[in-house]
Amino acid sequence: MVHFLAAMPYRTTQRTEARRIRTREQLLDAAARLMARGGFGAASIAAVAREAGVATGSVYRHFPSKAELFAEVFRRASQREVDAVRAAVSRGKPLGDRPAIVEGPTPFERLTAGVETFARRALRAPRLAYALLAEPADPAVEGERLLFRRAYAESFAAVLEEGIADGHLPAQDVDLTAAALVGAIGEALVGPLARTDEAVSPDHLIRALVDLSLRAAGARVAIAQPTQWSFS
Amino acid sequence: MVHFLAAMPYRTTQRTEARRIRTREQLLDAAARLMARGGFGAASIAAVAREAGVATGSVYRHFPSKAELFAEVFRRASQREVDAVRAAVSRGKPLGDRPAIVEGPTPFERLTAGVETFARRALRAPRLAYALLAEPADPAVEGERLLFRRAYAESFAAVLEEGIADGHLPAQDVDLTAAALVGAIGEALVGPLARTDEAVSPDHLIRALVDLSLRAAGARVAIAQPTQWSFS
DNA sequence: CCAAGAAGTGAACCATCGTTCAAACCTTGT
DNA sequence: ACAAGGTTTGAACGATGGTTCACTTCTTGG
Repeated sequence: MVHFLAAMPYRTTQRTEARRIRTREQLLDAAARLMARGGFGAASIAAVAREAGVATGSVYRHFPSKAELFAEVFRRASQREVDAVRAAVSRGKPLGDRPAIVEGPTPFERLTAGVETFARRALRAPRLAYALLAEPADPAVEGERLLFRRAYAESFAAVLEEGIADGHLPAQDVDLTAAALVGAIGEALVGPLARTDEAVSPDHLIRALVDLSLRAAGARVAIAQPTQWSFS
Repeated sequence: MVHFLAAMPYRTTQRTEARRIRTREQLLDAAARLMARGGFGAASIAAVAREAGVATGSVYRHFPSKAELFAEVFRRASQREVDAVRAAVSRGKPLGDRPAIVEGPTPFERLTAGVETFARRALRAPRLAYALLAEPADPAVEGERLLFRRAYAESFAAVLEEGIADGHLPAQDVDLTAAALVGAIGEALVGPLARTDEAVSPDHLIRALVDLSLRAAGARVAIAQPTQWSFS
């Protein structure tokens, strides 16, 4: 009835859809690779297209704009980081020979694990960490960055609240402390004041950051294994 | 002997030099005004020239490039902030009824005054604080920013060292703590996680930041006036 | 093989801005 | 008044880089 001229010769099929997705993934991979290597500065549309082996115009078959493309790249990369920190925070880092399985990790252990994971991963991939935490970018990307930093802060805030509730930590503005921790760690690792070039061992940095974070949270006891502080 | 054709009719005089300097100052002022209002984004050469009441080309009679112009703008603006914090740190904020004049301020008082001054000034001029601390800018400006943040960090580091020497603070990596404090305060005030829009009073923020900083430094006693913490 | 529609191509387009420049205008000492 | 500079002007230039588009190539069902 409807088919006056019986002709409907093309329809997107599974095979074409698969190919479409594959190209899209290649673009995202190429962009992520460029970002992890040289940051957003080195990641022009032309460069992404070249890296992915397509023409510049083709990028726009898969993403409406550069901003959207990199927002998704950012989202994926940051998700991995957030997941790692979240997992570490809920797992905790056993600090003594206490059977952690029985009672679950203490707030100290959880905060320690979170900070340590945050820092260790950032130090392992500094250029990526800089891109995620600090490098100037498009507003759309900045929006993703806000979510990213917020996710970190929320992980920390949850631990802080627990610690306050059970008396391990003093009352405080947990959101502020959480934000401050993210800022402090970010600054120390990838900010303008980061000491990366010098002969500062990653282990020392991480240890010092964990200690600092525990102090900032108000932990009264230094739990890190053999960090003998001379308190006052 | 030297004057074949006696003619040397123009020489820059004091009057012209004064006018020159005046225009230069007007340009710096105009640029600073734009920066404090809308950040670097709103501060194109054309806008600066318009604000100063000259033609765009004239800017280049006084500054070799936009980068140099804004590097100087940044330097001047940041110098005021650094001076204020330095003064506060060396003065200290009297925290009890102890006669501070006699023995000089304690490390706690000095750190408190520094953090409080940093924070109060930033909250008073948020757009400027953002431009100075965080807004993406030209590499030349970033260079100035590094010095700016370093100056803050050095003020903090000096206090920390003193506190460690006289036993008020635990041994620690003072440069790291100092950098972390700058990062933490910056993040809390103007970073992505800053809570400016909400109904968070500046006084609360500042108080919480001071408390946090003292804790991060390892101060065991909360000295801020009536902040009754329930320690564990 | 064919028509219809999607995907790919890359050169051209365009918008933004910092920067330059030739012409007009000022300032100065004779 | 005049010549020798300096200063001002604002339109034009140039570089960068995201985005578009006319055209070609591919895929699909008949």
